[in-house]
Amino acid sequence: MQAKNADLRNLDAVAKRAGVSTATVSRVLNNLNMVKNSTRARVLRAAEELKYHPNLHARSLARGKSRTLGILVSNMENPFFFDIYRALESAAHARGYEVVVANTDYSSEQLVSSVRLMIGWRVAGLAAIVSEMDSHLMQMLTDSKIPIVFYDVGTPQKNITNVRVDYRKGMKKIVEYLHSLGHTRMAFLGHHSTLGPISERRKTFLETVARFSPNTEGQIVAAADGLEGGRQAARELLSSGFQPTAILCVNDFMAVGVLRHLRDQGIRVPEDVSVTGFDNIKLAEFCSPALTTVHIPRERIGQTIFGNLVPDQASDRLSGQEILIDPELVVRESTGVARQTQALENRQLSNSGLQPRC
Amino acid sequence: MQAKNADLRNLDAVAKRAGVSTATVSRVLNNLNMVKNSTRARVLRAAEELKYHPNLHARSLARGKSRTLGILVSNMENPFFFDIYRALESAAHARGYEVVVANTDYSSEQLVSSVRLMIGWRVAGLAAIVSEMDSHLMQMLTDSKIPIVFYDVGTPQKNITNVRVDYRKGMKKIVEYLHSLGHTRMAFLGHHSTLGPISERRKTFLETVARFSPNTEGQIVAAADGLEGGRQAARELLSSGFQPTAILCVNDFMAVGVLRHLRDQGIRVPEDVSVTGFDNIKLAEFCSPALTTVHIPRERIGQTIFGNLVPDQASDRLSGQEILIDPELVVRESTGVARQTQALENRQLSNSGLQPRC
DNA sequence: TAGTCAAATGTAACCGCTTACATACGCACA
DNA sequence: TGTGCGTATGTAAGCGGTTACATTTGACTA
Repeated sequence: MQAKNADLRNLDAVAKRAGVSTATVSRVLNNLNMVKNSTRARVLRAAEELKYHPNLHARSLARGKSRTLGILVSNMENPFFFDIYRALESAAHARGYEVVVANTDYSSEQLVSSVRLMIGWRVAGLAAIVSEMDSHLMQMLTDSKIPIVFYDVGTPQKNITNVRVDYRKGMKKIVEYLHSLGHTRMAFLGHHSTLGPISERRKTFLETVARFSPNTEGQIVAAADGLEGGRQAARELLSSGFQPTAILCVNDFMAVGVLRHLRDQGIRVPEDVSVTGFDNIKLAEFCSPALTTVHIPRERIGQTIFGNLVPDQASDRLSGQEILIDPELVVRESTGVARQTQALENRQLSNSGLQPRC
Repeated sequence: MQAKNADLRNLDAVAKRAGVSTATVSRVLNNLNMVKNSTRARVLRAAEELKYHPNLHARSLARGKSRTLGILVSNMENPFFFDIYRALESAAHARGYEVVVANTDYSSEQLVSSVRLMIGWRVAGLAAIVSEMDSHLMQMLTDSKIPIVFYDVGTPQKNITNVRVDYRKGMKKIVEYLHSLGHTRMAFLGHHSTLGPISERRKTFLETVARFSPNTEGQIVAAADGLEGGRQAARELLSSGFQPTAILCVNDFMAVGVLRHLRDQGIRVPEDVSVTGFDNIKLAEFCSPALTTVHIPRERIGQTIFGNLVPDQASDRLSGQEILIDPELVVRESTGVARQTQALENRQLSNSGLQPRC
């Protein structure tokens, strides 16, 4: 009478109604052979009639292992991360795995509690598409013995696979491309961060620009993340005295914010200044002007993560390895031949180091 | 030796190490009183040393109830849905509930299997932020006896709470606003759908336009969803002979696609034609020109869903009710005073029913 | 007709936790 | 010293499945 779930039937109920034992029901439900067809039909009908749904907790508990993968994402709102998540999920579903995802919102506390949750759920594997990760958490993860694949966490760890994008290569391509268009004053807008993916872009920017020195100058502008951050950083940059021929943004969102500010100021892109993004999110194609950016193959990343999370018959599994994925340059409308800095001369005449033209 | 999870400790292990019974350990871990402080400390230390993490499956199974909510979302990539999800999640966390989310990708099959999963996990409640929902599934859900709150599913159901946005009101506001700016030829771009939220906007559009008849004409254009859908629909509309003074889109994404096409064609917004969106996603503020649209309070929606999903001491819980939420008009740059149709005359001279000016 | 063996099904232990109930403990009181 | 009682802890029965192992069934052989 006071059954906790008076409303949900269990194996016993099905077994009784079909006139068999729970073992047989279980066999039917798990598609094991060794069950007579007539029995199978009877059981299936009973389950159907009782609207039976197996209790997945009980199942996991009994099996002692699950086919559920955990995914940690810093920011699901970021279409870039989302695409990886989606690819990973499809790959998982295709192989009969379920997926639970936790959005950590860049919060360290949320991340910790999400990890606790995942461990508590005894997920079969964990994909970490997160940027914040301290050593204490790392310890917790390795202790848990759960297979883990990190996306883009800089420091390679023992026994943990790391899928990374070769951002250096991407950033190098952008700078070289802009250089070939005659750009000589490039600004890099990025959030102030020591995180691998970010600082790698920044460092490579500086290195590559340095290679073209002294004809080419580089400048770093710290910026908050997102559209608003880009807008704000553009404002700062333009009033800083550095007159860029090209503005390189650490990601597409920021670039769109920059475009917005430039438009507000009546500065034309790419005629007056070129702008580039990074990541190639969908928005990059639809903003105006469409953004020149670096495409990062999210689909492949997702699949690669899955492939390295789940043991496979004859897969490319490389445990404890670092796997590098190559990005590629996508040229659209927001970049063009450099026109020195004359477009900005109206705004910045005070700077005498440059000769206005036209 | 052949323990299934030789690597993960269980209550027994902790109990042994602390020299107590599993019951006591459980009491400590669940913060029950009736435990001597010295014992508590001993248990806690043992758990810590063993790096113990409770098995949540076992816990749910034993407790017979969970504090986990399931969220079904048609498309997490849609920032609009995402915002609702996020608000719902915060509300849940704030009250000690966990959340699992399933992205159904508008696929009916995915939805079914996600629902199965949720039922299997015995979630304490289910929030359905989905557009596809057939009667068979509905049956399955009501049979499961799980408390459910739907977002925006048109048909009110017995015993199921329905949180809805009053789209009529929003759409009416837009049309009236445009009418007050002198617009006389309005086109509505929306995907062809009988779904409540969509068809409601479409119908209200027609009704409201009809109120201003015969001075004002309305036109419906079917369109695929998303940016590309908007782009394509704009193309169709412009070559259809109907020369709109204003283009009303069923959502912001579509509107941004429209803006893109108009820009490509050299048609100015709002000088030549006004464009409106719906939803007020973040992008609406940052596209150019910034989009006039209807703001829908996602945060409140998320909170409301939670409030109606979880039994509360003295809450506003209204089971089986329909709760209406009011949207509001946000005027930005993409709308302006109507200038008849002269902007399009270059493209559409063939249509003799109109007198070109200027 | 009994014997053999594979196929079909049943029995019951176990997964790791919670919790009702039983028990042990200590202490005040008569 | 025995009694009673509140507090702290232990015992063991579930929760709803899975699965090793035991048992039954039945077709086929000798």
